[in-house]
Amino acid sequence: MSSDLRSFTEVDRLLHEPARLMIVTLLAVVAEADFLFLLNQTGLTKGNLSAHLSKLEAAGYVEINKSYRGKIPITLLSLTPTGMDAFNTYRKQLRGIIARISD
Amino acid sequence: MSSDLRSFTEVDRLLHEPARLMIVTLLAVVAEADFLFLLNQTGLTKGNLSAHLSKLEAAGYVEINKSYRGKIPITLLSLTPTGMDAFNTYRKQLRGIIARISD
DNA sequence: TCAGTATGGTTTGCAATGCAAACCAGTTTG
DNA sequence: CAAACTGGTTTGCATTGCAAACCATACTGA
Repeated sequence: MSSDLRSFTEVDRLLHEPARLMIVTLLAVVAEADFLFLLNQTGLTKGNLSAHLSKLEAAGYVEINKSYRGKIPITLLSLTPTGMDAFNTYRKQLRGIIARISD
Repeated sequence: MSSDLRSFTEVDRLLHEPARLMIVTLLAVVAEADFLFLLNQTGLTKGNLSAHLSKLEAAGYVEINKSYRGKIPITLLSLTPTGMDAFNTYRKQLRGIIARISD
């Protein structure tokens, strides 16, 4: 157990939140998803999902694209390159944490 | 990537907080530590450390023992069995998350 | 002796968070 | 044309994480 536990606090708090990690993990795989797909996969409430997406958008991690599919509104979400980078960095950080708490 | 991302939200929020994870990780190793040791190792501010310890105590994860070393007050912290269990569970959960975001 | 500083913490103040309920605009159905 | 559904956003609120301020006691030096 190296004493540099302090690195724990460097973890990306935006992605450390489980709800947002779910979202980003999904977007990392599917490239593009609509709001309702995320809603179903994550089990979040709509309000909650909406709020998390806004936060991810504010951070530049996801792109929110509103349009219409026929007459019904549809919101398409995708991970930006910045978001993908952040996700990869977070994975690394988390593996570092695991390594330190697992000895 | 199994779609059971929802398990992400089951993670123990108390330990998911990096500051508290540092504390518990330390206590898991050293068995007993005083306040100032934790202060140095974690790099937290005193107020912060105090607050996190209170929270961990409220959850039954750590025991707080105040006494005197000579004439100066000393606060000894130790992980309870409950806390150790929670720590082990959290490790498992975190490994599960890692596995799901790493494919 | 008593002002100043150090030790070992706790309390306070505050902005930011996560969550669900309420809400809203538009669309389809009976 | 009222009711219910779709696809979300906004609101309200309790909880958090953080640092600064504070507090009690002990030691130090002039």
